[in-house]
Amino acid sequence: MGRKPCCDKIGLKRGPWTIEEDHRLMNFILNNGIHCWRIVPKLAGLLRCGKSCRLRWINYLRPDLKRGGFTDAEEDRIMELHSQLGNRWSKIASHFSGRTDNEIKNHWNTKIKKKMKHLGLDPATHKPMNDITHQTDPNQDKKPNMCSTINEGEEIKDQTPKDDVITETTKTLMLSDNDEELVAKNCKILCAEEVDLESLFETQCNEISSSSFSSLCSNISRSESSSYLAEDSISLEQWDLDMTDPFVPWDLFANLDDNLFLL
DNA sequence: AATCCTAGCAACCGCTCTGAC
DNA sequence: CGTCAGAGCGGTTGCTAGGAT
Repeated sequence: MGRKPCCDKIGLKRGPWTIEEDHRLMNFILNNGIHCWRIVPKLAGLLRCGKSCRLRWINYLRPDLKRGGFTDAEEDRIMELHSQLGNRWSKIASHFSGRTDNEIKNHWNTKIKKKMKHLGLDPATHKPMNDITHQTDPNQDKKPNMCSTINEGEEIKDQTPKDDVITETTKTLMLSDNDEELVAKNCKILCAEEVDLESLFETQCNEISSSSFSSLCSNISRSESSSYLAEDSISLEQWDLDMTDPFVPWDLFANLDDNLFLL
């Protein structure tokens, strides 16, 4: 018989998330928490599979995420951890607050690998490129610390300047201590221009009222909003989450008619 | 100005592993 | 022990911005 698929792909949406979808998912999770990803999209009114919702939340919507470029120190730490842990990105990510495994993996593949090659190191083994005797399976878990593989005093030529390391794009919005604790310290906001999100969603999300959350979003970063660039016609500044929505205990969901989940 | 190319990144796929039941 | 669901992973795709031509 086999396992049921995590989602019925028929009728489910794929591709980039819209502002409204993000809004719905974030609003639902902040109000109700996470219990079972499979029914989250149904209860939140999303035409997405649970796995997609989980990924979106973990990689993009979590209030504690730290956005922006990696600092030199972070890159060095990633290299150090990778030399010890290999491609176990979640383990590596656990050493960073506000960084996701996907984010680190992408950064590794696009930036750090090149950086290491410039430094004359094999990204897979963390050993000097010309040391072919050490070129082993990149997926091997146990890798010696790169520091031990470089001869003491050895000078690595062709060190590229680190001007390609983006630091100024880190535009994490730091909220004041007076702001709503539930939403976030260190909350990332996605947009730049002012907009009345309440009116944006009022036809579809009448249950969502203006909220204290929106007051948190006065200063906005645009740099991380690439997902929404196609929707520039809808300039957005506020995530209008309703933190006053009554908490819905998950126990209640268990008692709901199964037909609800077939919506 | 238009087109092409490339880098970066969000998102997805398919799979394994793990723990709960 | 089998099933299920979530977590995690490696690999890949597709879109976009920006630089090169």
